This record gives sequence, C-alpha cells and structure tokens, in this order.
Amino acid sequence: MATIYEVAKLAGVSPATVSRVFNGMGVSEEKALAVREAARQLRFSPNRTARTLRRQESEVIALVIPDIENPYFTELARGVEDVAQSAGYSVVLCNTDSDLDKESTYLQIAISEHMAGVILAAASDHTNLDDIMAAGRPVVAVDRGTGYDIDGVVMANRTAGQAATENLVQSGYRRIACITGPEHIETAYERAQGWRAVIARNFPDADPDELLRFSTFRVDGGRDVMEELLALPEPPDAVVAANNMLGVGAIQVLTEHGLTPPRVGVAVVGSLPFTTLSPSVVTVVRLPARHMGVTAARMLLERINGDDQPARTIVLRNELQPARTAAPASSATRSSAAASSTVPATATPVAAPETTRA
Amino acid sequence: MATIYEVAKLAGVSPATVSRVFNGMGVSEEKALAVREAARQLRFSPNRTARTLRRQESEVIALVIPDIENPYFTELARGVEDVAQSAGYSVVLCNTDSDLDKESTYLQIAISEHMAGVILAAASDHTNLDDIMAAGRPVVAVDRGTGYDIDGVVMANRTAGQAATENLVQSGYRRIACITGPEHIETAYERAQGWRAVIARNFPDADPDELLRFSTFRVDGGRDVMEELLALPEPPDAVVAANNMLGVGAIQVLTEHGLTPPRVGVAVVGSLPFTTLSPSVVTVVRLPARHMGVTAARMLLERINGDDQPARTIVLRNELQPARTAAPASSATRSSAAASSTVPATATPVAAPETTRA
DNA sequence: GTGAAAGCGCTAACAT
DNA sequence: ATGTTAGCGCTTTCAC
Repeated sequence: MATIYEVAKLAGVSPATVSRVFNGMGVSEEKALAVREAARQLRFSPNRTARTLRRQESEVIALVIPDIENPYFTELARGVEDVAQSAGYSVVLCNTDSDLDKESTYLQIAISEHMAGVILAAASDHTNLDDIMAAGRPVVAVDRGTGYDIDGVVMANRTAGQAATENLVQSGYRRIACITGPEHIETAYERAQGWRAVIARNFPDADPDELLRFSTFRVDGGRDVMEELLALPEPPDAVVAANNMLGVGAIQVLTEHGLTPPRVGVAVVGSLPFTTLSPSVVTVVRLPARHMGVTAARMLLERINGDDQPARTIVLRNELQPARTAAPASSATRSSAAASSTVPATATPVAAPETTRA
Repeated sequence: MATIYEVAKLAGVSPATVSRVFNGMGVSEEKALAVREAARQLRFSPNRTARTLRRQESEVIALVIPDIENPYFTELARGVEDVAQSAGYSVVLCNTDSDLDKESTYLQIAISEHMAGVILAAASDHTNLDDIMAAGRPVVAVDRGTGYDIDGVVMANRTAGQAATENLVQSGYRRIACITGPEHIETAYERAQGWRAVIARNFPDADPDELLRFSTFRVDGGRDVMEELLALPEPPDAVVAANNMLGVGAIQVLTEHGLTPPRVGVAVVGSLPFTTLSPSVVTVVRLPARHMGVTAARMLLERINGDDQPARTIVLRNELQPARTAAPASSATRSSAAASSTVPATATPVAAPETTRA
C-alpha cells in the first residue's frame, strides 16, 4: 500500500499536510484537492496500525460476550454496532465461551491493540479487570456486574423472575419449578431469587429448593434439567426458565414427552426469536437486549470522550408477554385476570429504561 | 504499559534480547529467566500495534458475515474460532448486514490493520475484492462464491434444494411452493434451482414459477411471502424454505393460520437450532455450518503460511433429516418409503466433505 | 548469543 | 497554512 510520503510527493506537499487532509485539519482547498487526487491515484488508504501506534488509541471497541450462539447476545451486539458505527468506531466481537482464560486473553488483546474501550458481559464474577483498568481503558459491563466500580447496564433480573413466576401462579399452576444458569452468574442467581420470592409468598409450605435447578445457560442444560424434573416422583406442573436457551431446551423436552405447553406451564425470561410455537402458549418476559447494547455503547462513547463522572448503573425494565392460554382444567383455580391480560403476538414493545446512580 | 526497554533495563539486557525471549528465538536460559521475571514484575505485555507495524502482519483474522443474528453464521463462526484460536490467531467478527458499503469498509479495515487473512461470506455477487487481493491478503470465501479465483467452501445447494423438495413429493404433497432469498445471492438461486428441477420432473404440467418466491433471507421475509402464498386462490399444500430464517417465518405464519405442519408440509434447507416443534414435523436438510467454518479456517491458515497452490473449492455434503409424519390424509398418495425413512430426533450426523478442484 | 541501531507509517509539536 | 522532525514500541539486520 501507498504511504503518505508517496501521496505527499505526488501532490507536491509535505507528509504532514497529507495527514492533515485525512484528519480534517485546516488545509487550503487547493492543496486538499491535490492530496485527495493523489491519494485516489495511488489507491492510498491510511495505515491504521501506524496511526494507532502513534495516537495510542484505535477506533475499535471490543464487545466481549460469553456465547455468540445465543441470540440474546447477538441482539445485544446489533445495538452496540449501530451506535458504534455511526460514531465512526468499528466493533470486534470476542466470544469467550464463558471461559475465564479466553476472556482474559481478549482483554489483554484489547489493551495491547489500544482499543478505545470494552463492553463486557463477564464470564463469571471472578473476572479480573485490574490490567485493563490500570491501562486506563474504559469498560462498560453489560448483562452482569463485575465487582468493579464501573459503568453498567443490566436487566431487572429479580423482577423478571418474579413476573414470570407470578404469571404462572395466576394461570393456576401450583408446582412451579425453576431452571436457571450457574449459581455464580449474577443473572442466574437473581432471576432464581425472583422465583423464590413468589413461591414463598404463594406456597409457604413448599420446600423452596426442591424444584430449583442450577444448570448451564444453554439448550442442553435446559434439556437435562427438564428431564430430571419430569423424572421426579411428583413432577412440576409448570416451569420458569431463566433464559432463552434454557427455555428452548425445556420446551423441547416437554414436547417430546407429549406435555406441550400449556399442559405444563412455561414462562421464559428472555425472548424466543426463532421459535415457531402457536401464538403465545408460553409466557415470555421480554428482555430489551438491543436496547442494552445501544445504552452501553453510548455510555462507553462518553467515557472514551473523556467523561469522568462517577460510575453509573442503568437498570432496564422488562416487559411481560403473557401466554394467551392458561393452565389446563386439571389444574387448580385460575384467575380470570390472567386470561384477560393478553397481548397481540405481533406487538413490538419498546423497553423504557429506568436510570439509577450507583 | 511497560515497554521492552523498561523490561530490558530491569533484566540487565538489551531490548533485542527481550524481544527474542518473547518470540522464541535463541536466548541463554539465564537471561531468558531474568527477562521473564522482569516482565512479570512490570506486568509487561507486548504492544501488538508496534509489532504489527514492524512485521506488517497481525495475528488476527477477520470473519465477515452478512447477518450476525442468523444462527447459521454464528455456528460457522464457532468453527472458524476453534481452529483459529488453537493456531494462535484471534478472530474478529464483522457484520455487514448484507450492505456492500459496510462490507467494503470492513475489508478496507482488514487491509489497513494488516490482518492475516479474511474469511468472507459475501453480501452479494458484486463484492469487490480488488484492493484486498492487491494487498496480498489471503481470502477464503464461505457459503457463497465471489467471482474471484480464490479458495472457497460451499454447501451443495442445488442438491439440498432437491432433497428437501423430493422429500415433500414422496410424502404425498403435490402443490409445493418454494421460498428463497434474493435472486442475486448464489445460495438462494441454486437452492431454488434444485426445487425447480424436482418440480419439473414430478409435475411437468405445473407452471414452474407460480409458486416460487424470492425474498430476503430473514424471518420477516419468510413471513411476508408465506402470507402471500396462503392468499393465493389455490394455495400450496407444502413449502420448501431455502434457509433457516425463512423456514422459521413460514412456520410461524402457518401456525398462526392453524395450518401447523404437517397439515401444510414444510421442508427447510438449514438447521433450526432453537425450534421447539414436536419431534420432526418438518423436514430439515442439515447444513454443516460449523464444519464449513473449520474447513475455511484451515484453508486460510495454509495460505497465511505461504501455501500457493491453485485455488480450491470444497463442497460440503448435506444431510437429510426427514419429517416423521407424512402429509395429511386429504393429500394424495403417499409412498410408504417416506414413512419408513425416519431418523431419531437426537441423531447428530457428521457431515462428510467432498473435495473438488476449481 | 547478544547488542546497537534503523525503520515500519503515522501524528503532533514546533518552527516558519 | 505549511513544512520539518522526533518518536510511538517493536523487530531485525548487522556487527561483534
């Protein structure tokens, strides 16, 4: 590739002038034109590596996520991308596979490539950010906290778990299980806490943890644990899945056992973008993943531009999309309120964020 | 961050020696130890930007895809990642949204960041690779060709379209529509060609294109076009969806109309990882996306390492997973062969690649 | 085996 | 407004 020196020579100016043209500094119209023409002829495109080395900062931001195959995270990625792109940044996606080593490798790369900042959905609560903080790179946490005092955007997880569970209770289910992710992941724990609270309130005599299962946040995890629950002497009549993947796994297993919802009630925290269920047989607590990405990207850009106000945490509100069908007749009383609170399947709700200072 | 100069001073050696230690060149055991210790103390990590500028090559490869929200491409990404990682390369994912401008921006970045190579699922057949070829960066095409004489890995698209259609014919369906992607995308066109061939052979009197629809390769596209088909005076009794997203959209609409498969037959080219359908009511032609990623990454690494044999194209074989249920009784004769060729829902077939020289 | 020194392509003082 | 120049941190000849 051509360099600014070659362009400068062809245009009859100094390298500095070429650089100025490409960085929007003050250059006379005449010379600017000559430079652009020369650059075009030589198919010149500035060497970002050299620029980054010199400037000590690149125009790329890293989005570090635990599972690229989870539509929740790809939706998040779209939000980040859209904001970043229009601000002139490119986004590189790093998939950690929930592996702390991979995650720390990517964070190290972010440092040593002088990336402008990082948006991180931490692999666990043990993620170490010492180095990247020391390097002065802004980091925004998404989906999960980190234990560091940094900006973050999270879902209202406890509320989401509660809403999902309450909906099942109101539909008349009475043995409601909960399938969630690894206990050391904040979202998994908090959504389960929401479930716990509703169960304790409605069924004070129930052994709270008999029907609670920690697993992975993946389809397989949902499958395994659902099988386990069905094999119980007294299986549940409904289940809360703490994320989309678990929900898919659980529904698959139920379907295979001939227990398609609503024969067994299902409520899922998270959207199911690629399911093909008949309209709304499962309750969904929609998580505004795209919006989370947009918000996080905006916060990161602010930090990149030097904003140094105290760290903020933004909690995004979720939206309940109740199932249209209620529990089968064999189940107990069902509130008529539940049946009436339906929502068209095609509704595209807008998530309103509620802001909190950390 | 610390530099090699600081490490060198602390270890009592020259910067060159520090560099050698970190690049596995011959250095005495004694000095190597001192360097490592100094590096540890200073939390030194080599500056990749400087290295890349000097070496004119970085250890990252770009994976450029049209839709990061499509599970087919994320599965592909996993394959690429696994191979790349174990070879010491990191992968950055670039989402073009099927937009030629975004795509060309990313290709430009790949050049100017001196990336080691690119794996590209082209946004269309108009993708311009002149610059990146001129820069001497290896490019491997995946999923779709590019019009350039470069390495590639593709699915057997025509065969896949045929297999999907044939399965519906054998199940007794007789008015079989085809929903496919944009005509200028190779995979969309070829899968439709497979459908065309089977229809022409079995129903020579049918107007071949009455039931053919080009759309986008997205859920919405599948929905819109499925609605259109159902509104026909004589709607189809079955449909071939040319990719996973179209399949999801089509099935959603059918379900909403109370026409859940197999009342209307559905065959999909591509896997449906997140569906929750009862076991195998739709026929799936499984596409080995992960395998495609693995293969492409291996080819790219060979090129990066200087291999300069003629360009190769590898065609991956697909695998038919027939629906377990056949057409409803209202449909015409159904071959008993179809009913017997079932496959357990849990089977995880291994895709065998077949190699071809371009 | 080891060190000295040049230079990758760019940007940002500084000087004019 | 424009040119000159030093230097970002590393790798790699070239001497020794």
